[in-house]
Formats: sequence, structure tokens, C-alpha cells
Amino acid sequence: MAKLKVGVRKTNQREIIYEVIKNSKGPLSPNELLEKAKENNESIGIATIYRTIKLLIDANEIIQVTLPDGQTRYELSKLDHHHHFKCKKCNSIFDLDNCPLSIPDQINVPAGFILEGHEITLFGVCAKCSKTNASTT
Amino acid sequence: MAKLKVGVRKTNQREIIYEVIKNSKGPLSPNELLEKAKENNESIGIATIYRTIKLLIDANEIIQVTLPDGQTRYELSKLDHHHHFKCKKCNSIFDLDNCPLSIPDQINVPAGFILEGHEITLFGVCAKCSKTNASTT
DNA sequence: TTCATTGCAAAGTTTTTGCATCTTT
DNA sequence: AAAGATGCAAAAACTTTGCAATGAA
Repeated sequence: MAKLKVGVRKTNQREIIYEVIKNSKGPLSPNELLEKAKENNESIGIATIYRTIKLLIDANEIIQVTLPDGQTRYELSKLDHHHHFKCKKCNSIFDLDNCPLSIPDQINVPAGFILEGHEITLFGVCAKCSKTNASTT
Repeated sequence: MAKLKVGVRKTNQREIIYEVIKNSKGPLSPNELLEKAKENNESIGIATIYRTIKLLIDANEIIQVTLPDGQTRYELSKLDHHHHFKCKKCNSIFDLDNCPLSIPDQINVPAGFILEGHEITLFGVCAKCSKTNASTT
């Protein structure tokens, strides 16, 4: 699993939580993490989820991703630079594997501002939902 | 102030809250709204802030803006399409008045996905902070 | 006067923390 | 055996809701 600081122990719960994040196709909320982690260890508690999230963020293994829906989610930090797509119908989040922004060429920031990074979220309807509801309106 | 539905009353509190949002240079959190609103009416309560936020969102006067820091903020909905800049040092949010993305030309979404909108947050250091801490590290 | 709105306090939610017990090293 | 990690339950932080009093129309 992830590399942790010295003195930090490798536990069953931490392995599970890390694997769940690693195998997910998009960022997960604490509750989603809990549910998926429970599939492997029924007794795992929400406090451990939150504590492990902090630990993994500290170790630079995962990052927090907050989309405009207000939900905080987490994903591996080592993924290539990418952004997210949120489907308005099924609310799923999809990772997109290309970044349309070349920084800083395309973005003008006010004088004196130092640009260091960016985050983009796209909204729309995913393939599955656009197929299903072709003429529902 | 904002146009409200029939039966909805114009009150001092609502006027104040709307003005605070209108006069802000960037989106505000519920607490920031409360503090600024109290400058005009000391007795205003947090419940009124939340209820008025809902009301104004319903009336399409304001929108919710959630940046990657996880904080939910609100701003006028009628502003030109724009994005936000968050200063890592002072944590202030600044509105940027240009949008670097032409949709959908520069963005490729998977086949079958329908792109409807986007949201961008830039991170860095604002002019004031970059001046102040020129050699602090 | 009528009825929407307000402030307060209670109730939900979500996240964090204390502590006794358990697990890793 | 020692020290870190866990689960539970309590606490804290953030939002929502019920209700009696207030204020707009």
C-alpha cells in the first residue's frame, strides 16, 4: 500500500481503505468509502475512515476533491493531471483523462497574482443516462 | 432587491443579505454573510441567513459555489460567466472576469457524454500576499 | 387582521476527539 | 511489552426545523 511515515503502522483497515480508493473509477466520499470498506471488514468504523483519510493526505497518497455539489471526495494523488465530469442525472463522477488548460498561457490573472494550479469540473449527462432518457422530457 | 415570488415578503433582513452578496467581490460563506449582515442589523440570526440563501437560490438570484476547499459559498447568479481564484495564503476568493475555456472545442468528453457546463478554480497567491511574503520562506 | 417571517433553541448531519481495548512491531 | 490504531460514544461544527412572537401587507 501507500508509503507512510516512520512509526505509522500498516493495518488491515488502512490496507482496505487504500485499496478501495485505488480501485475506484472516481473520487469517493467518506460514506462511500465506509460502505465499500465494510464489504471487506464489517466492523470498520467511520472514525477510522476519517483518520485514515487524514493519514493518506498527510502522506501525499490521496487528495481531497470537492466538486461544486459541495460533497468532499478523495482520490489517489498520483493520477495524471485530470478533471472531473459530473452527470446531472445519476450524480456519478467520472475521471476525465485530459486537461484542456495550458497554464498559464490561456488564463489571465490580475497583476501580481501568482498562478499555481487549477481544478475543473464539467457538468452534463453521461453516456448511460443520455441513452436511457433520450426522449423523457 | 431581488424579484421574489408572489406571497413572499420583502423584509429588512432579506434586503440586507441580498445587498451584502451584491456588494461582495467574491462568493461568501453562510458565516461571512452572517457577520457582514450583522453590521447592519445586530439581531439577525443564522437561521435567517440559511433560509434567505434558499429563497434567493429558488428565485434564481444567487447560486451556490463550492470550491475545492470544501467551503460552500454564494454569489449573484447574474454575473458574467467567470471563475474563481483562491489565495493559498489569505484564503480569499477572487472573481476572475474571463473564461479561458471555449466549450466544447477544447474539451473532449467520452463518447455519448453531453457537456453542459463547467466550473474552474485557480489556486495561487494573490497580489497582496505575494508582495508581503516576498522572501519569508 | 392575516399570514409570512424572524430569532431562538432543539434536532439533524457531518466530522472530530477521548478513552478503553486491541494489534502491530 | 510498548506504543500505535481501532471502535464506540461523546463532542464539536455546520444546517435545518418547530414554534411563539413579530412585522409586512
